[in-house]
Amino acid sequence: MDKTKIAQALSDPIRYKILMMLIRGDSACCPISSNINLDAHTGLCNCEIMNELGMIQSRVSYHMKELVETGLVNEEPRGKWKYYFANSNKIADYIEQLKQDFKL
Amino acid sequence: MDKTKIAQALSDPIRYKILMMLIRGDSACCPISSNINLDAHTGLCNCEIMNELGMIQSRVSYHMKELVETGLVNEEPRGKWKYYFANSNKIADYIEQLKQDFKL
DNA sequence: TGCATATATCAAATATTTTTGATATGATTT
DNA sequence: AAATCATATCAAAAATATTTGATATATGCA
Repeated sequence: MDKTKIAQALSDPIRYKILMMLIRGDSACCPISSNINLDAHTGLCNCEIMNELGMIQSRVSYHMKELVETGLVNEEPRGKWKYYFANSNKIADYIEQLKQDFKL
Repeated sequence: MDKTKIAQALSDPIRYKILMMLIRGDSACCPISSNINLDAHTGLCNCEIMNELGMIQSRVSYHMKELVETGLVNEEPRGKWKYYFANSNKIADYIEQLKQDFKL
């Protein structure tokens, strides 16, 4: 696990907000509007994040890529959308690492 | 507590190394050579960090300032040296915050 | 006081990250 | 197949962070 890479991901306020959105697990906008089955209601797609944070598409894309690369977020394409899920295990691992490193 | 600021501090490999040095609590070089009393042997001064990491003085100064500003490190001037100590409470608080935010 | 040592600060140079707009890719619908 | 929608990628611009060398400040010592 790359500790400093994860810290870097967590250091951007926008990425932190996105992570909080994913943790909250608001129901996604897209499956509703397009009648995809209900279990799609976990995770969020790009457009949801764009709307909520008022960001343009490529900016969201950039940040999601950063998050996915650290493993803090998993992605899953569904139809023409892409869904994102917070990976709690990764964060838990990171916390454990911090505890060890800082002797806590 | 500024979560993203702390993450930012933890995101630089050099600062992370410095924190590890402070946690390890190697005895400082300066008090020994200059016969300051023994309880000075906790914490590290700039020169110790310079030597160990092979960095020039202003660079160390910059990173120490960053660390102190987040509260992850406390400083204490002693004579013409400045000693630095890892602030474990701050890190513990940050970990607690992460746990809460990520529902862990 | 004057000199040496330790650290701080500053401005310029570099490097890295983030944002943007344009365009490309890929899936869905008609 | 063509049009549409969602996302990815790219290159340039903008913003931030880091490094460096020079100089300043502050302390202790001869």
